[in-house]
Amino acid sequence: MPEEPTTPTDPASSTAPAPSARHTELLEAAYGYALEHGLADLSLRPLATAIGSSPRVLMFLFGNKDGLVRALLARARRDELAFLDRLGEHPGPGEDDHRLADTVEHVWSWLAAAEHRPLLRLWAEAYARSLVEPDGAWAGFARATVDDWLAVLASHQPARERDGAAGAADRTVALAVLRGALLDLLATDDQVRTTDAVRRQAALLRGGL
Amino acid sequence: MPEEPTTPTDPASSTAPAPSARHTELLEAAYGYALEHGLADLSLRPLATAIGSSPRVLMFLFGNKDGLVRALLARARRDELAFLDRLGEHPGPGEDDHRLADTVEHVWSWLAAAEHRPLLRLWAEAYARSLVEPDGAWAGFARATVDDWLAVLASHQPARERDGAAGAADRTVALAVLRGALLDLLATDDQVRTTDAVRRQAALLRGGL
DNA sequence: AAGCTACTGAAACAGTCGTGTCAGCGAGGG
DNA sequence: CCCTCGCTGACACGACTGTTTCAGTAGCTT
Repeated sequence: MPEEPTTPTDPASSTAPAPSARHTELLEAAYGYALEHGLADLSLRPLATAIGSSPRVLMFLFGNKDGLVRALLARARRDELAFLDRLGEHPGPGEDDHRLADTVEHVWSWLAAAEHRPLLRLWAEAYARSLVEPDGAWAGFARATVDDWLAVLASHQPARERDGAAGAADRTVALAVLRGALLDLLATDDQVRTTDAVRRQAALLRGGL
Repeated sequence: MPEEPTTPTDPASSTAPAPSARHTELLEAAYGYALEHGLADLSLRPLATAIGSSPRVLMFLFGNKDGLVRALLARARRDELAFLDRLGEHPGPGEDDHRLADTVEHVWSWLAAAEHRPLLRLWAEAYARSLVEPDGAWAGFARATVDDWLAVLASHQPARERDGAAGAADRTVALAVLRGALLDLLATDDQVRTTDAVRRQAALLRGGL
């Protein structure tokens, strides 16, 4: 009885034990479903019928519901990390004049894009939930994204501004304004005001030093 | 059969139809419960037993679960508005030199206080949920708090900076950095880094103009 | 042909959910 | 005394939850 691939936490090997075509296929379908329905009141039967499967199969492939949610969260995080990695490539070697201001404006153009709205709503939901309920499938999600973003922002700071408390404060304020403006945008859909605000902040960052 | 006080939407009268001592008493108890358990998986039976009541009574006093959640959300918003009102009193008449920077630092000292952590977690949860599920009990929560805060920040801007797109952008960036830093603080509990960031932002706001 | 692996369908399990029903309590006013 | 008003307990209803059991089926390997 093989039962349960469940993608465990690295069995000594470096790569995960082959997600199996069907696994990724259903994960992708479930991800699409989660993007428009949210994760809060996700339940197996409606999801399964929507993606043309059955609760039995989801249990088989993901172990249990927590496994499914964890897989969906990881899937969402992959989208986020994909963008961050593309961001991270940008700074060429030896160049020192990457200002946080440029990065902020660039990141904002991605955050504000209408096609990313579902992903970012899902992100907000997972973030908030992992604050309220630090155990279970959501554990550490908020913390993880903060670290991801701060790391990538650090790589976009000039080397001599990167270290020390001042550098950390600069990254933190850049991240804060991006996330705050994102929350605003998600609630009000006021793209011009929020974009003006981010541009204003970028101007402040360039001016003061 | 009197059944259902349910606090309807203003029956022509200005004030609500007397919340009844028991109503407010149980609401307060339920609010305390929600502050530590969150609203996501709130359910009547555990809540009722925890606060020494019964589902029957909660149904009687709040109509249904949505009514209860709405009442809890309104209760949380009252805490928020109480602070905003105290903030709003500050600017004396005729004074024009209230800079947003001062307000930002003052608000942050309230947001960062450890005793407000449960309220702010609840706030984040309600905010995110109202984004994903714009109907039902959560409807409009995110939008409402954005408007509340922007209004109060506007009252703290010098009169000649208040109007126009530039003024709106200033308020928006102030709100954004506060909320972004709050999200960071809730996730990482790193009070010194987030506070440094807010102070840095206040310095930027004062310096640039 | 046999056997193993990956996957699937149907049905049932026990539990929880919100809600409704029917009755009954104590207190205050006529 | 009785009758209404605000509140409450006990219980059951139907719907839905995650999960399990049992029984497969299709494909590849030996």
